[in-house]
Amino acid sequence: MSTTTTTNLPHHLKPKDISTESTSASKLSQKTILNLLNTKCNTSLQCLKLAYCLTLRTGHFQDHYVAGTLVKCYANPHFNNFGFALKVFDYVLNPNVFVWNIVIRGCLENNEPSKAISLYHLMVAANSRPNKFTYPPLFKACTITHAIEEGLQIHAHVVKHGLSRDGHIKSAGIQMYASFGRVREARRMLDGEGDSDIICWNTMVDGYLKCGDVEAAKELFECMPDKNIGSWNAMISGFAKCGMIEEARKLFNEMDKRDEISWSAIIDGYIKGGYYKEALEVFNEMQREDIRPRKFILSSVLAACANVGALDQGRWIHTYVKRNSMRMDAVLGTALVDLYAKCGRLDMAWEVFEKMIEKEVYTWNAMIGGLAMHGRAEDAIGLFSKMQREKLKPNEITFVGVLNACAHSGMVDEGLAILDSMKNVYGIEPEMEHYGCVVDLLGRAGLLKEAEELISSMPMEPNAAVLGALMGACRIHGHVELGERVGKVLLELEPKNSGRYALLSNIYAKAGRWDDVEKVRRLMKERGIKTTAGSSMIDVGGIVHRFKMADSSHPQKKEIYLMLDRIFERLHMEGYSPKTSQVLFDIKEEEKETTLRYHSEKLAIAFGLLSTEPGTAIRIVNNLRVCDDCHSATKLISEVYNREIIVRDRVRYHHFKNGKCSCKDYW
DNA sequence: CTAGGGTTAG
Repeated sequence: MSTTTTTNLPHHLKPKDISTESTSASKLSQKTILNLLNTKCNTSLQCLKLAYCLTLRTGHFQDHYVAGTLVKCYANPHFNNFGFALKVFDYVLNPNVFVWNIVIRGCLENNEPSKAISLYHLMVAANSRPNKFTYPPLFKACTITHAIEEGLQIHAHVVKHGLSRDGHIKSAGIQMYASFGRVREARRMLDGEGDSDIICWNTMVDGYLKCGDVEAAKELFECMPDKNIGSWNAMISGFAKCGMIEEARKLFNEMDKRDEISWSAIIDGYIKGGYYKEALEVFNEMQREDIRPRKFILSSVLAACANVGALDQGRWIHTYVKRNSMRMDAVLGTALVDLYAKCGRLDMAWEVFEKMIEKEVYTWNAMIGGLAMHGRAEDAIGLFSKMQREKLKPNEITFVGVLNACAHSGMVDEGLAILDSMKNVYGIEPEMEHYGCVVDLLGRAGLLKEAEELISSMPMEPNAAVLGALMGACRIHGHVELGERVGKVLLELEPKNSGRYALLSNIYAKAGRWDDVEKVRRLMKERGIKTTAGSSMIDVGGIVHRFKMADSSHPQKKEIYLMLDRIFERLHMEGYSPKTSQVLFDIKEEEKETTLRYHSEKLAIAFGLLSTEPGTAIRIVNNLRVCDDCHSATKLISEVYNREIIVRDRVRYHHFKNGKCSCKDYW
């Protein structure tokens, strides 16, 4: 190793920076400096700077081992100083393979995959011979940047250097090929010379599943000479991603030992597939097995809770977070705000929101969206202004929330002004979704003509959602002709969406055009479209109960139906009359009334009245929009039984209290 | 020579 000489110095140092050799620093050994770099310098940038100076003063910078370690420390993503790491690397004269490897890996860890590839080219040009440490990060870089040509070339280099036996390289290569959709090349690597171990097999299993080749994955999984927990987990998450949740569950059940990844794979699979109730059941099972959930699982479970209205479960998680003093970061906090807002507890949502320190735009969006769902337009707009006072830039989603708020309370002028300001003030081009909100706003307010005009002034062709909003307005205001016109377009645009058929036949039914109702029904049958069954969920004591129309699967069905009859006796005394125009088919009036009586929402309310203490609020989550009849019946129930009833439908909330609803019958 | 969290979740 060379001692300090001025000729060997990094070129940015002037000779006068270098003190004479008499300092004690020069006596520091290589070992001491390395020790310093590998301990304190990993956490303290100040120490690192000091160490850097020391290496320069003592001449140890010329030692590749020291220089490489120095680059590695500066490349620590936690310091956010990768630019300087590259600078330090530049000062290294004739870097050896060790230093090259470190800097290439550093690029990857600092989200600069293309830089990794270009540095590799420099390395090759500099005639530094790569070793087995060089390639895994390069394959990864190609995977991230989807650089197929580069990937193939790098693979060729691996072969040329005789490194294709290495397991680390193999698994990175397999992963790369699979990400390109080239499972055959991936498999060739797996079966090639050298040791393929469990991790390589697991990577291949994962690759097959990511490419949708379930059969190949199954076969490999079956015939692998050895398996570890990762093999099972790869199959489970892969099945879940392919939408094969039952298969995933089957494997999950067969496992004898499960880790956190197994649990979160299956829970997430359920959530992604929309099986929120099942996700929560598995989460509870996980608790019983004493697995300590960490933040990621908790955030996704909170999303499931929010979707089914499992307030108690969500609250439990909130307590768990506090009790374990987990950091309330933006993701977790936003999930809680969303949970409370979606469960009808704006007060709690607000409390969490206020206390949060790390708010991000999407946190504000969740709160604004929550207020919008509850029809609290003024508050939503107020928060929108506050957000700007705090110098936060609203994004597209923010405007969806604000415009929705306007739509839900009929604030036409405000909504139009906001749409206008998007482009003129915030420089955000309104997208289809924003126009959809405003079409909805105008349509609900009965301004059908204006809504149509807005659609034709849009810079893009209206999609099904926009037309759906217009058609919804036609239903509310009884515009049969326009509704029919839009409906026909919509049925061709989205022939598989049962909701569109329901809406059209609803428009006809309202106008008494039963022949046309029948036609729509026949069309659905011909096309094999099934109506989405309405269902209502209610959370009682932490357990979510789900009811369908005229459901008879609940263990307490007898009591529930008895209760329902009693409820209607009392409602009739209060002057209730069923809104039979809600029923789509031309059947006798009495039959219509029975159909209405067993709507899932009413079953859930009856169950709620039966199984909760008098005076407590009842919370219901509907998968569809509330119907007119359920709306007026629920208003009356809230008065007669003196209960607050909070119903969430597909797009908004209804707070029923003392015979009134928070939506002021505008929905 | 020194260095790899090489697979599976979010």
